[in-house]
Amino acid sequence: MTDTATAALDKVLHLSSLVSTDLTRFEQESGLTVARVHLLWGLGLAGPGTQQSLAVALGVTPRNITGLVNGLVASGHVTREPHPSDRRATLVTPTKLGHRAIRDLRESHIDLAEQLFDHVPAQRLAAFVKTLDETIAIFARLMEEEA
Amino acid sequence: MTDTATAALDKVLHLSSLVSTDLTRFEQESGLTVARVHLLWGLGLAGPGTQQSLAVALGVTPRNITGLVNGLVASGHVTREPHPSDRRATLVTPTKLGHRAIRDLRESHIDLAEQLFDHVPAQRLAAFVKTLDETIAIFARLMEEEA
DNA sequence: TATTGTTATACTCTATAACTATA
DNA sequence: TATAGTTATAGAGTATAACAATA
Repeated sequence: MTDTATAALDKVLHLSSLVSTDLTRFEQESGLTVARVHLLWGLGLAGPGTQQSLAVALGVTPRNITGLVNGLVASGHVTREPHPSDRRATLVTPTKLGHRAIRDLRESHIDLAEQLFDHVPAQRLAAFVKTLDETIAIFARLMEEEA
Repeated sequence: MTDTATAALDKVLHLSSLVSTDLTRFEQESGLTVARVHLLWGLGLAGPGTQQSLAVALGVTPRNITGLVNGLVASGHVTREPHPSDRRATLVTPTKLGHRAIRDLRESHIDLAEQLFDHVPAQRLAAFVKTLDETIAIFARLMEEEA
C-alpha cells in the first residue's frame, strides 16, 4: 500500500520535526545553538578530539569547526588543548561546564525516550525498532547506489 | 525498557537524518535550498498564498519570507501577484517551473516512501504507524505542558 | 609533499526594529 | 489603530580558496 507507506514516512518526518523543535527549546535554556550542541554531543560520544576529526564526524568543513569551536570557547564549554604528539593539531576538550551540558543533553534524551516509548508494549516496540532498522539499512543502500 | 526506548528514539533520529541528507541531494540537483523547498512544498499543499500565511505555515518571521520569496522569484519558481481584494498583500504563486519542482518533490517523496516501506508486511506497517501516532500525540501533549 | 587549522570572502537563513502603504 | 510587506541591521552556519605551521 503506497498510501500507508507515504503516511509512515510523513509521520516519521513529523516526529522528527517535533524532536527538532524540542531541541530548540533546549538551546534557548542552555544558550547553545543546534550546531554547537551537535559538536558537544560528538565530544560526549568520542571524547576530546582534533578539529579535523570533528569535521569528519559532523560532515562539515574544517573551517566551519573553527567557528563552532570559537563560539564554544567563548561560552566556556570547551578549551583548545595542545595535541600531545602533533603540534599542528589541537584537542577540543570539554570544560566542567561543557561536561555538565553533555550530561544534561544525555539525561534529556533518555527522559524524552522514556516518555515517548515506555507506554508501548514490549513486543510492539521491538517490531517498531525492527522496522526502523530495516528501513535505515534500505536507505543506506539507496544512498550508496546514488553516490 | 529504557534501553529499547532510547534505541527507538535514536533510530528515529538516524532515519530522519538520512532523509535530511537525501533532501540535500535533491537541493543540489534542483538548485533550491531546504528553506525554499519547504516554502514550495507549502504552496503545493495550500495553493498560492500571502507572505503572511506562508510565515505562519513555516513558523518564521514575515521578513524571512521576503528573503525566501526573493530567492524563488530570482530562480523563476514563483511570482508575486497582486492580491485581488487587499492591495497591501501579494499572492505568492508558483510558475510553470515552480509547479514542476513541486511535482518532482511529491514524486520523490512517494517514491522514497515506497522504497522504504513497501517491503514491510501490512500488519507490521500498521502497527508501526500506530506507534508513531501515539508517540506524536504524547509529544504534542508534552510540548503544550511546557509552553 | 601532505595535513591541520586559520584568515579572507561570500551566501543563506534567521531575528528584531523601524518604516510605508493600505485596511 | 491594525495589518502586509520591506528596508536596515545583526548574528549564526555553511562553503571555497589561499596561506602558515608542522609532519
